Amino acid sequence: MVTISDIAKIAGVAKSTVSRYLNGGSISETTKKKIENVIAATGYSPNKFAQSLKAKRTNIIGTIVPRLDSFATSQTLIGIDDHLRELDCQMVISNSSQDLKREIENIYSLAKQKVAGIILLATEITTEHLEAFRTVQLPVMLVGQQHDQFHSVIHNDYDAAYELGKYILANGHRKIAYLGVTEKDVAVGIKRKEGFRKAVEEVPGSKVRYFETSFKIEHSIQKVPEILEEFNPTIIVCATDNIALGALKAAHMNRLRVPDDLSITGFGGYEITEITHPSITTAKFYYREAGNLAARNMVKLVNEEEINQITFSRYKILERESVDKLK
Amino acid sequence: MVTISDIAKIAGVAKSTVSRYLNGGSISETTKKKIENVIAATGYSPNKFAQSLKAKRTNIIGTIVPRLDSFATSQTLIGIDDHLRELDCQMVISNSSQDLKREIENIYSLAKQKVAGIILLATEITTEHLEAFRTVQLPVMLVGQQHDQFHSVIHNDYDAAYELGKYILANGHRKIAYLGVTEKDVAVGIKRKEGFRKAVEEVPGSKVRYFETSFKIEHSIQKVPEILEEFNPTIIVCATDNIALGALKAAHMNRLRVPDDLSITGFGGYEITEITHPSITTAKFYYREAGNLAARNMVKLVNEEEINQITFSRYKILERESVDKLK
DNA sequence: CTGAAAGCGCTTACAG
DNA sequence: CTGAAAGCGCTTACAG
Repeated sequence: MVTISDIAKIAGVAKSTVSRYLNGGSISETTKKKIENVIAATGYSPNKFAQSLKAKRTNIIGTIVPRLDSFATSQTLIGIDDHLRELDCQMVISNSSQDLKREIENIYSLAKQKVAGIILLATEITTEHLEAFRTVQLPVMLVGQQHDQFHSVIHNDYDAAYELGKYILANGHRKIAYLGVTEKDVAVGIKRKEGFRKAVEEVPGSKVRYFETSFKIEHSIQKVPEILEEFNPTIIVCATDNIALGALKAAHMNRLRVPDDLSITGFGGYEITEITHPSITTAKFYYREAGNLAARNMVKLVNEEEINQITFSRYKILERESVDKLK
Repeated sequence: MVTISDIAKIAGVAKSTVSRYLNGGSISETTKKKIENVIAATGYSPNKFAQSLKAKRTNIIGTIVPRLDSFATSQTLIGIDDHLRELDCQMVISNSSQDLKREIENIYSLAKQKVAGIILLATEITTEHLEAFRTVQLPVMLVGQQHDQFHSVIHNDYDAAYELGKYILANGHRKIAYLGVTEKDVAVGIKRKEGFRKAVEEVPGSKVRYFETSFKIEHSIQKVPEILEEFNPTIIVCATDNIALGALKAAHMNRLRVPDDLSITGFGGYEITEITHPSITTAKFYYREAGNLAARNMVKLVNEEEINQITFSRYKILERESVDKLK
């Protein structure tokens, strides 16, 4: 392995001069050329460990994800990774497997690895999170959830839900089931529901009932038949695409035609929702873009530049086949 | 930050003694206790950079993936990560975005990061791969593809395809389209086709035609109508679940009932194939287990233990709803 | 079993 | 603009 000493020796300069060259210090044109040539010839690249040990900083950004096997996670990671790669930063992924305790551990563990900052694909911010972030003293960027004490990139859940609500109302639906999730998840459990609620409140005479399930497809498959029996709506507005996928499956299993007998909508814009039969009308979020924004903001944070506390990522209502036009 | 010197001072011993304690050298019971207490009290954890700089080794395993947004990748990563975490090894993920050039770069870039070994979720092994691995001189573990020069964990593509072939034949299908992929991908493009071919060769009087598409769902959606027109089979055996998903979509778009008018099978066992209507009969691979095995073997390789060159991961034929029983 | 010393490959004041 | 020196936090022979 060729080291900075080798380069210095071959180029006939001091190590410190080579280091200055590497880190953009002031250098005469001639020595610059000499060093450049030697580095090119030897294929030298600095030892990251020595750099980090001495300089006490790294260009590693830690990303904590609640789970690895989700469309949203994958896309967001791609967005983060692509941007970081351009800046020669490295991304380290830490998976919590939907375990909040493990998520907290991951914060401390990334701090031990001396990452420059932490991007958290957030679900729920507990007091343990607050404490962990306070003690590690690292720049933090939330994705998907907002919080007073942190910077974040969020999907515009409220507006998306409002617009989706207006869309189904405009299509004549008046007996509506909303199938949501726990309010512990503010973005998915509260914001989407509230945006939707606003839309229905603007249209008198609509009958709406709110139900709750988990994020798991199988739970949605179980829950939907109960809703049908209890309430028999013309449409089920699902808080995520996975829940909508479960609803679609349940409809098929009950020999209901979608959308003729039952309409269904989702949130997310997962690739698969276009492939199902029928394709699912949904509020698409641009996860990859959100990841990009998060990476961009994180780097600014690390460099102590100013950024807005909240950055909104785009959304778009995808009008597809799963909503019946009642008028 | 508390360092090894601090621990040594507080415990009243030399740094080297603390280091020996940390690395399992011989230590008297009394000094061991002293050091233990001080470490517990201070919450000391060794600086990884200093360790790696000095010891010239790390416990980081690099994993190169062809893409982040695939069921197979996610599951395999989870399997690798879970096992590595138990051993206090760290996983670094390097995404190639289905770009072979970037995959090669990732090999060199992981080597620069001084990873202890590289796990490659392989698609195609080119001469550039061979060269890269030769120059970085690191233990290598392939997942999903086999190669003379490397250790690997592979899915039993051949046997799975053979068994799936026998299954559809047993159900009476005799006019069969096989929709495969490029032979550059040995596991998916060749092994699956050959296993299937063996099954049909054992049953005289079956008419089989072989077609080719890409890994992309949309290409499959385009391709399937052509196959239907040209050949009109009773079943399309697809080389991956994504291709099968496209075939299912194409069937729906052409108002064909599955499986009554057309049967479809896949490979992979992606979660979504159970949710579609009808659910898809497929050869399930245990990606997570494969990842586990790969991690286990990788660690052995790093520790210079003996391992088999090829480790087979399990498979299972999932008999579901997409294959018509013709007899 | 234990300690003093050297050194891994860098960066960073400091002096010139 | 350039160089000599100190030191980051560890590990590893070596000597006792």
